[in-house]
Amino acid sequence: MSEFIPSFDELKIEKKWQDRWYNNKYFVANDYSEKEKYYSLVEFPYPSGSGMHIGHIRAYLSLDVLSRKRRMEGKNVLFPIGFDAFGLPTENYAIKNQIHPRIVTDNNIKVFKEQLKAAGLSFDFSRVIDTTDPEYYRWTQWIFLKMYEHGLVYKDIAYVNFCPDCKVVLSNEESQGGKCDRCDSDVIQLERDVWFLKITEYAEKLLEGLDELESNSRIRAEQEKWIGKSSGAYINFKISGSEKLLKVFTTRPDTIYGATFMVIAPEHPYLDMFKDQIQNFNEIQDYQQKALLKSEFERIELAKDKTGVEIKGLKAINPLTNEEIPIFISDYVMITYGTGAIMAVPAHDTRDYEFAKKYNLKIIEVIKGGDITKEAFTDTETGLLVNSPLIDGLTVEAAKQKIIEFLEKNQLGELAEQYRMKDWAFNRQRYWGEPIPIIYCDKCGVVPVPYEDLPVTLPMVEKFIPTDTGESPLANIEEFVNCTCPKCGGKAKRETDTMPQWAGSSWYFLRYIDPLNHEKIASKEKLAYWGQVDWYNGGMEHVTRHLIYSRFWNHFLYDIGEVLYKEPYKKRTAQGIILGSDNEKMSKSKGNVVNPMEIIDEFGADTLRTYVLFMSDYEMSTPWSDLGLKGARRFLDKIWRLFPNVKEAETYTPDLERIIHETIKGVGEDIENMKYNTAIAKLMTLLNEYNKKDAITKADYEVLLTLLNPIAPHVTEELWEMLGHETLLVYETYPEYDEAKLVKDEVEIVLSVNGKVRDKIIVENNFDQEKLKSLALESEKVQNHLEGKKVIKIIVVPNKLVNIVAK
RNA sequence: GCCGGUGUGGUGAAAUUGGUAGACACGAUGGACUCAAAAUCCAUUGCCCUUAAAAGCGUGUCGGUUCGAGUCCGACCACCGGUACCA
Repeated sequence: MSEFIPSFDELKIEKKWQDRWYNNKYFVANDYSEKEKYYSLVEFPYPSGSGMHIGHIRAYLSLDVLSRKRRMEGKNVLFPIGFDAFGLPTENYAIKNQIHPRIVTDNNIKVFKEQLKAAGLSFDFSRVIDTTDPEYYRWTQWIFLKMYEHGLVYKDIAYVNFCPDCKVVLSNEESQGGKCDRCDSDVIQLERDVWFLKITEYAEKLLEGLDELESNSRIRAEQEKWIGKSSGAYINFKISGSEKLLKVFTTRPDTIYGATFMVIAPEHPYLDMFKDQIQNFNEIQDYQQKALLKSEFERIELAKDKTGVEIKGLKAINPLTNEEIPIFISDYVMITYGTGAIMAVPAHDTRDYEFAKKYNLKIIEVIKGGDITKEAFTDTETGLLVNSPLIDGLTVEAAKQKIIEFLEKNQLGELAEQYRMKDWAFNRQRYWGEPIPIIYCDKCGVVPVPYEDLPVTLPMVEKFIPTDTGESPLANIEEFVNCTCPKCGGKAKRETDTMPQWAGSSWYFLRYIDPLNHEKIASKEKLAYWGQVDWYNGGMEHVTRHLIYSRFWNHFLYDIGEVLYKEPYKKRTAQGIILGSDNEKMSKSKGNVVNPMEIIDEFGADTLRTYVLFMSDYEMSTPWSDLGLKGARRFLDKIWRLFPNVKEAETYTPDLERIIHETIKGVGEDIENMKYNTAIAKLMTLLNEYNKKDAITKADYEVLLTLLNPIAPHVTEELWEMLGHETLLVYETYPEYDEAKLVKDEVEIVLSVNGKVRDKIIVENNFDQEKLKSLALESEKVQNHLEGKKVIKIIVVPNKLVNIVAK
């Protein structure tokens, strides 16, 4: 980076104002203030050892600017911060370096707090929470027990995603694509004892609640997809020579006349149930074995090549055609979705089509419109039903309804809904997490820890190394494991698994409202005062996991009367990623990582803030540029150097006044719409206007400083003081614009011929339209382009343009 | 495959309801200041032709609607993100 001569001493200035803000608690929110409340929330960081990342800066800046603007607008702003400090990296670091995770975490939090302050972020540091603090996780455990009490927690033996490297059970969301979220190794399926939270019970509420959450289409679409609702029907197929019914779920009951075979998942219980009837049971078992060995990843990778085995000796009966049809097992049907069995309609489903082609099965067209000799016809909009006596000639939509009616009347099936979302696997075999507050007693069985015994604290011990058995390290700690049963007083053992990382972050936004409460999550009075989070900003990567989990917990707490709103957040936004200057994602291995603290040391926090906000649209990903950063500094330098030009002399001009009011309006609107880049551009334009003059008034300069203050708070505060103010800019009144001052006396009118600009003229505002037409025709440049042509019509857009249509 | 987004100068990017494409910034070039450099200030800067003026061409591609399209419609291409035998 090339050297430059600073026009102001950023380190001195920034330190001075940070000390003043934080020591005098300028950003502390007041409970029950007379002022109107505003709650802005950013996702709290995981305090990693490497400190703050440039991404944190971008994520927090948006609502820092907004919160600072809100304070100037007279709002009582709650803009809190905390630390989501449980998690594997800390545990791994602690194991590697033989330091207790408590010490590691405390150190990291200390560093983070200093860095957040060095960036001038206006957080309320009096409400800092730490998810690893027993006073915090007591309530995480409390919510877990409440869920247990309300039947939303259950233990089951289940196939779970297991990471063999981390030795940890993962949720579906943590193992997307068959890879471990953390270490990227292939996830395998293991049978394990698992604690589940019944999030599926809230599927519909979480889906409906999306209507109340203001967000962009992407944020909404990802949540909808993740919940994954689909409507259709359960249909019961008879099994030949048996009383048993084979139940399937389908979204296309209209295609039932085309169901020419059935497919069940390799794990389907009927295989065992009917093993005496199945003639090729050995072959089936072989297939089951192979399917089990395949990782989820392989199952997807090999998706193109469908495999399966016909179950000989077992036939199903199509309830509408009464024909006997074969049953196959295949791993393209999942035991975890629907009923683990499908009716296959090869003519109208691509997967069934592939399977039918491979095994030479009957394909019956029941919807006209495609060419089923070539491919499955899956369109539901255009085709009409054929070969389906009951519903011939109907549209797909009408046929669905009629078939479901028929099925229900004849007790062959029913309307049904399915969700892709599964219950939340909630235990991890780790030390550094919230202990699950459950006790196992030989006499009484599973006993929840009584509420008054919370928190169940993590023992401070030397050894916190994973066991070879894949059990939690807590299992080795006898003084933790052994306890007395709260029911019978006999000997008992504690659950040694801990909660997943997502637990603590599922309700933290509530704790900020009342962080020191010993009786409750938060008092009703304070919850009532602060209400919902008005604006929540965070990473796109948390839109499917954290956002849904936290909405789920909040819905639950609402249902049991602990909180006052169903939906925790009114509005959710997400920032774009800052890429390395090579346009690649920042990573240590690529050597393109930008360290925000180095930037602050060299250029100052104001420069970093201004650049990060100016670099591009806030929601887009953008490459970092050192040169762009210098440009931001140059802008602040120019503002600093403008100071000597501030004179008491009158320099008022109506034109400048209009530009000032335009800027006030534009900057304000831009900030509300997260268009920080154009807000700063408008401030630059205003600065350039000021620079054209030999002198500017104090009042005009103050407008610029006030508008810029939320973005570059330190240097503007310093200049404000230099102007002779004794109070801080932080709580100065935000400027307002005067609508009347926006009106121009004169406007530029574009004259075009056939849509092409040929000339420009200046006329007074609201100039007569007819006169404008004749003025346009008089223009020499316009006439040049009208030569040999006939004017057909003239279009006038008031105060904007005249377009002459000529042939 | 499906869902969402993006595609505009040398670069990052702007552009209300369709109404002057390229605001603002970076870089570059020329000049001023300086012994010189940095910093600063001034000027130019979409492409093409040109001494200049004036034309012409320009928002991923092809078509359409319109007096007028970066913006609306249709078909496609490329890239990014998400998701994936979900029946």
